[in-house]
Amino acid sequence: MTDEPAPVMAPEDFQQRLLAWFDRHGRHDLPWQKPRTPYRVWVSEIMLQQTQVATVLPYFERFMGRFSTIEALAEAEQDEVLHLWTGLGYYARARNMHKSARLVVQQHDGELPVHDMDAMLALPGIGRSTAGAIIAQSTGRRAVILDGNVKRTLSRLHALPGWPGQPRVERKLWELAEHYTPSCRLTDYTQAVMDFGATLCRRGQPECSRCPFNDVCIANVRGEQKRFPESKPKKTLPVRRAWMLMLNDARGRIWLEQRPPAGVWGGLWTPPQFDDQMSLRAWLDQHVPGAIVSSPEPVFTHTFSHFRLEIIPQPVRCDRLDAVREGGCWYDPEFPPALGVAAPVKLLLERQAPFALKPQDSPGKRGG
DNA sequence: AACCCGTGGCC
DNA sequence: TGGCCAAGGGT
Repeated sequence: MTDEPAPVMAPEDFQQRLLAWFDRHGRHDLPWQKPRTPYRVWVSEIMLQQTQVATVLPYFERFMGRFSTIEALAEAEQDEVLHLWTGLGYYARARNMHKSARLVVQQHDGELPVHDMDAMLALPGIGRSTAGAIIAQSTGRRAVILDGNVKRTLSRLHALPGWPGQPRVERKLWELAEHYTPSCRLTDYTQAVMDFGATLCRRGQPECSRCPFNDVCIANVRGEQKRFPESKPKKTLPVRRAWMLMLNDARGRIWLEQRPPAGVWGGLWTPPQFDDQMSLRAWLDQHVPGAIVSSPEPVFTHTFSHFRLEIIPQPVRCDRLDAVREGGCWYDPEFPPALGVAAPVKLLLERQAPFALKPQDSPGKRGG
């Protein structure tokens, strides 16, 4: 039953070809490489999880400008950390990184335990691949990574069957990654495999004609580069509905409440959200008696990776500030509080309120 | 083991 | 345009 896909070349050969390519075509001036400290590498690796480099760049600069040390991050409020993460997505990364910063200050004297793999894995938000990336890049010691780039590269190199999300396939990919990882120049090697996958062996339109492995790559020799890695089995997206109460006061502010610490947009601030119109009415009867609910506006659809959300905004005028319950805040567009606000919600605020949000509040958007 | 968790780029 | 996916990890 062991049809083990044998490595197609020796580690030394792989390393030599890859690093020769990297020296000429790799990225050598990414911001987290300038001072390549463990903290800066850590922040970049967390932001780069499931997120492309171009998206991360402005967020990284702003984040480091505010939290230049791990102590500064540890001392901050979670709300401010989430605020700087607004628009980047996967907000558990920010919550976990904030938690980890406090753990490192308390238990490791403020130094990331980059010489202790188990201690790294014990930090929330750092798994096997991210730990390997941080250790290899910041110390140069041997550590193995297996990110999407490496998975794609190794899948093609060996024409590895199966979707990489399958544990059995992923185990083999880890074995292969272990095989090819060299013992020296780990900083360059780790950056090189990621650059290689991101810029040459990319998902669509890989540049096989310029690839240093095109003579040994099984997928290329077969002319089947696009078949690997095999795609994830598709499934239909569930649809959820959310009635969002856009509570406006006389000054054009909107009432926001903090969401539970886990789940969608965990810890972020949104207008009061309800699953149906009845619970919305019930809430209004209790907190804003006499409020007039308008007929449902056209839904505002947002597609997540795993479900589709149909947002139904409900603008309601509310002039009595004390009518609203505790635990929320008025969101003032002129002086927005440093809170985390999800991207679609921000869009909603722009549309519903008689104002425009300030462009510098959204590092992902250019030009404004 | 299968889900859950965001957003933007790409074709 | 809509489906697919990206420097994954937690549960």
